[in-house]
Amino acid sequence: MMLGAMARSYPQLVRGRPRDEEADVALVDATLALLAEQGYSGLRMEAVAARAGVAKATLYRRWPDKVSLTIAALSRIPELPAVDTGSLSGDLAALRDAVVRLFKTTRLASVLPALAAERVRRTSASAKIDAFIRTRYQPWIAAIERAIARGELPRTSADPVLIADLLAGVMMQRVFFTGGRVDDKAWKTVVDIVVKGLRAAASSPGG
Amino acid sequence: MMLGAMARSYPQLVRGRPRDEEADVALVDATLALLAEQGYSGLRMEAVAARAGVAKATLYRRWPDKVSLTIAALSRIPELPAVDTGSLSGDLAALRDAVVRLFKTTRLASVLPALAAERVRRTSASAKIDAFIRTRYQPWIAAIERAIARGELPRTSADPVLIADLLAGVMMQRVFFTGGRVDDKAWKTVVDIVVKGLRAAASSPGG
Amino acid sequence: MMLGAMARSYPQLVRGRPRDEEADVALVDATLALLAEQGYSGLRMEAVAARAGVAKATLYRRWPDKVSLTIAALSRIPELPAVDTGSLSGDLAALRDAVVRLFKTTRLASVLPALAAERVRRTSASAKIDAFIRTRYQPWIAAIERAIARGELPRTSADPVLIADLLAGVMMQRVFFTGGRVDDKAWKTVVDIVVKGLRAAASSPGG
Amino acid sequence: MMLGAMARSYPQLVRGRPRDEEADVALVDATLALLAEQGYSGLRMEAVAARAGVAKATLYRRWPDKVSLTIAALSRIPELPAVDTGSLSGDLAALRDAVVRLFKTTRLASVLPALAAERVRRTSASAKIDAFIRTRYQPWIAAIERAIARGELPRTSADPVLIADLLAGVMMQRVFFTGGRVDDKAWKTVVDIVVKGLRAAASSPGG
DNA sequence: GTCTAACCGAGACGGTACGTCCTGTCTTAGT
DNA sequence: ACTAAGACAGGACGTACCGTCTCGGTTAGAC
Repeated sequence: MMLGAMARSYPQLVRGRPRDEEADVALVDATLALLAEQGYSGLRMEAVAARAGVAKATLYRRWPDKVSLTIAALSRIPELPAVDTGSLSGDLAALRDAVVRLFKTTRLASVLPALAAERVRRTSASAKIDAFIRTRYQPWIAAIERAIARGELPRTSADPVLIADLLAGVMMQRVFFTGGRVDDKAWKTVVDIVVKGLRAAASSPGG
Repeated sequence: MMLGAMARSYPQLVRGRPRDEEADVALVDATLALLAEQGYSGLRMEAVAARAGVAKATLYRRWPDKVSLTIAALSRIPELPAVDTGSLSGDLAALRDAVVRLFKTTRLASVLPALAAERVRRTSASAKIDAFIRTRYQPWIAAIERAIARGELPRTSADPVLIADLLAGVMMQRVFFTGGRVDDKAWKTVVDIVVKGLRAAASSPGG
Repeated sequence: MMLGAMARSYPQLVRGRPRDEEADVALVDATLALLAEQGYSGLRMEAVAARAGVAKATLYRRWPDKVSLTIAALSRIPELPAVDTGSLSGDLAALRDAVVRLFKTTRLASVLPALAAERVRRTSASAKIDAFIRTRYQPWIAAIERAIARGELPRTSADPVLIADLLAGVMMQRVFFTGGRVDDKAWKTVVDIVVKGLRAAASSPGG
Repeated sequence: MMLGAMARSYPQLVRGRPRDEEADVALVDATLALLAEQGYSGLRMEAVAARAGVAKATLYRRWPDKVSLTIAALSRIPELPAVDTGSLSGDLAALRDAVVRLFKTTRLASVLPALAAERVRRTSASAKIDAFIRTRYQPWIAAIERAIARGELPRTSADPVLIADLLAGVMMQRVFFTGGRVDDKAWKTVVDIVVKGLRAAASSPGG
């Protein structure tokens, strides 16, 4: 059969015993579980390997440090809903709900600021953190861009990323720093302010 | 001599050798220096004591853990300018400048998210972190309240804390997570959106 | 009392918490026990620390490597009998008995060749091994010197160390390499050959 | 061609790909080189395979442990000269020279005591070590037996093995333990003492 | 000409020990 | 009751080898 012949014509490029893919899964699962239990600063490489039933070397062969491992584990969490609900307020409500639910049902809320701290330190892992955050942040930006395309937000408006930062920022500020709640009422207020502000700014630019 | 007599008239309440107050200063200075150099996760209690030229026990006698020590060190950084520049945009520009300058000239930007991570973990230190952040965040809230008092922002407007979170949040989001710059132009845009949004929301409440 | 005053006038020269002398004893005892059980190549630093009920750092603080630790442990074994039995044959019988008994009742026989192997490698530990062997070998040389002093061996005889090497050598050769027994009869024969050989060589030098 | 025909007439008894005989040579050579460089305790199976350009499994398929491998490597060293020089002193001088030269030009001197240590531990490898030493020790015993046959040593003399142990023993003692030199003068003295001692003991038995 | 069996290099695997580092506590002598 | 100094138990770090295994691929005799 064609596929068989094709597969045979692309032989294994790396030699030697292939890596055990079950180990990957077990390690990532163990990491995620331990992150949820102990938070990032309580994550121990030895504990990860032990819980995964894997030798330490097998762990280090895959991820050289805690940051890489953590990002691999977080990547298993399903992305934020990228679905188009048809309206900006609907999209933003969905995004808020997803974030709030994740942080309410797990202790993963401590992981993101921990990674942010590492990112700021400008270590070798900074780039990986950057890339991860960029990927996961995409749904927020996409929601804004859809709103502009729909005409919900003025076309002459500010940078979509800045608008996303304004909306996501208030949530992060409350969740991570001040501890304020981001309930439905507060979120509606925020969205209202930002949408009306953008429209007003578009019709009378400048201060 | 007067001072001697005064000292003698207020005798030490606790017996034994009094604590060396120079040690406090040396420890806090060492902590701040090491935080700036290595970030929070690179801060070592041993290194702090060594750089301060102080025994480890002396350090632990004053601060029981890394969080307390870090907060004590951060408390040496002058507060954000609480001065009233006379206008909201002036106040906010001053606040932004102070934060951006601090994070540009030192590597202290990694400390706040690190503390946030500890805070979320709900350790015994959470309360201290909460209190510290609340104190340091006050100037932002005060600026909003002054603007409302001045009439720059509508009196029927949203919770001043929420407005402050919106403004500070976009900055934190960019500095800590997405890495976007918070330059003068972006800041002006943000302030413009928020102010106009608040006014519009006040005149036509609801969505 | 004089001694008390004297002690007080020589204050502790090293500062800080003094080393726990019980740990020294526990470590050396554990080492000796493990050497007897597992031999030199089976000796594990972790096992020593664990059996002594001591942290690994405490072990490494005292002895930087396995060789040093082993020598410290062997030094706890009482020296060979240095007593003067009054005759060369008596002295040599006593020395033989002591060595044979030690190697029959323990498995320490593997330790000396292991150290010899390290000695030959000319590592940093070679000097320590040299010094240990020299000390422990002294009774053999002393026995020869006493015999010369007594007139049992000719005064014009060969180097006492060479004679000792001849006698001890045949024992080591059998115990460590060829596996031959060094029983009373063989030992008497050896001593007889060496003594008579020395006397004959003294009376008619050269080949 | 003859050889081909001969090979064909003795077909392989086992099926499958035959072992690569070059690998044997490369492994043994690599082992010997590494033993000379690092000594027995510094010998690493991985290093042997790597230097031989061979997979680890190929090494383990041939020799199950370090002792077997080491013995195989040592077996490549030419045996001690078994030639009959016509006199005992000549034979012994030749034997001494061969041993001293080997240990001066290589660091193989550490290997024999290391094997001795393993032998004493009575592991599964003890028998192999015993056999190797016995084979290699044969020339010493043969030299003594030739001397007895020649009449150089008394026919009623002690066990030839014991005499050989006496002579070889003093050398091993010095080389491995006390570090004394075995130069020409010392060796002549030793041989003189032993020969004269044997003759004297034969003419007047007992102490 | 397959088929089967044992080999081959490469390198991942579970496991164990290494020697170092740091934490938070404790024990000295001395202030 | 404090101080500096530094030892202590405990525990995690990241690395190095061990001996085994699992791949794809090779090389022979047997069928």
